[in-house]
Amino acid sequence: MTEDICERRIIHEDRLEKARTMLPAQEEIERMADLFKAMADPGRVQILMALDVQEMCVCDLAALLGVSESAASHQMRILRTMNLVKNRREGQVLYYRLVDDHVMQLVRVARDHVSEITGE
Amino acid sequence: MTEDICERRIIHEDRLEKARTMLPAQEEIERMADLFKAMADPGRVQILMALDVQEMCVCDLAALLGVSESAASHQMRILRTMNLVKNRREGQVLYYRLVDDHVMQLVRVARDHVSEITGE
DNA sequence: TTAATATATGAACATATATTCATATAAGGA
DNA sequence: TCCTTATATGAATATATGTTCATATATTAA
Repeated sequence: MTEDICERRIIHEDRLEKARTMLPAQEEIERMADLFKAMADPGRVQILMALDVQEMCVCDLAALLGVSESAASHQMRILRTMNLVKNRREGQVLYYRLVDDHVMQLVRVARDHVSEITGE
Repeated sequence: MTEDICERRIIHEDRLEKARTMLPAQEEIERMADLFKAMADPGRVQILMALDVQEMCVCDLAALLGVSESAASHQMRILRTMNLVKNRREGQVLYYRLVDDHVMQLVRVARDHVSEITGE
């Protein structure tokens, strides 16, 4: 029995090494994927773009998306957990806003990309 | 019977209007979400970062991720369909590369965000 | 304290997604 | 032409995700 478990041919060993040394830790990669995952839903993209303009409560966001407040709240939990938004309480109402400008930078680049691809 | 189907209270009518007029068309929103969806997987983030450095074939990418070539090919189809990568044939080998700089802009911002969040 | 409002959350279900396996296509060599 | 290599793709399955419904928590008013 051989030690060589994976018998896959590797065409470009050098490129593999280069990629391996240059890539960040698996944990960092996963967090980046999680960030994109948090933005990988039309409803959440809408929410983020709306929150760039003004703070809004769960109730407003539910109306904006045309979904139940429970559904909106679940969406906000994802965005909160992934550190895209934070909130501020004023009485019974929670006002959500974006945590920082990174979120809108991502939205802007995505929008540019989409326009460019579909435009030509 | 009333015309008012949705009896949800709306706390901030003005904010809703503002958000509605300012948001892009639903189709554009969906394409943006699709773009983020394409990047919402650790394997695909790795692939994109590797392709920023050099072109690579499916075989290399499969080895890099430690998955089957079939799985890697499926991933590449997603990235191709979403217009994140393109390829060039050289004999039997297909070399993949990024379509433009938007992809790396997204990766960079995501990485900055993640570092900032986890760092503090 | 009791009731009402705003939001959060857990469980369940329906849909979406990723991987595997088998097979198909495309190019090059014998 | 037949065989091999590199990649693509369809079907099936397992896991993940989003919504709904019921319920819980937090704040305010009565």
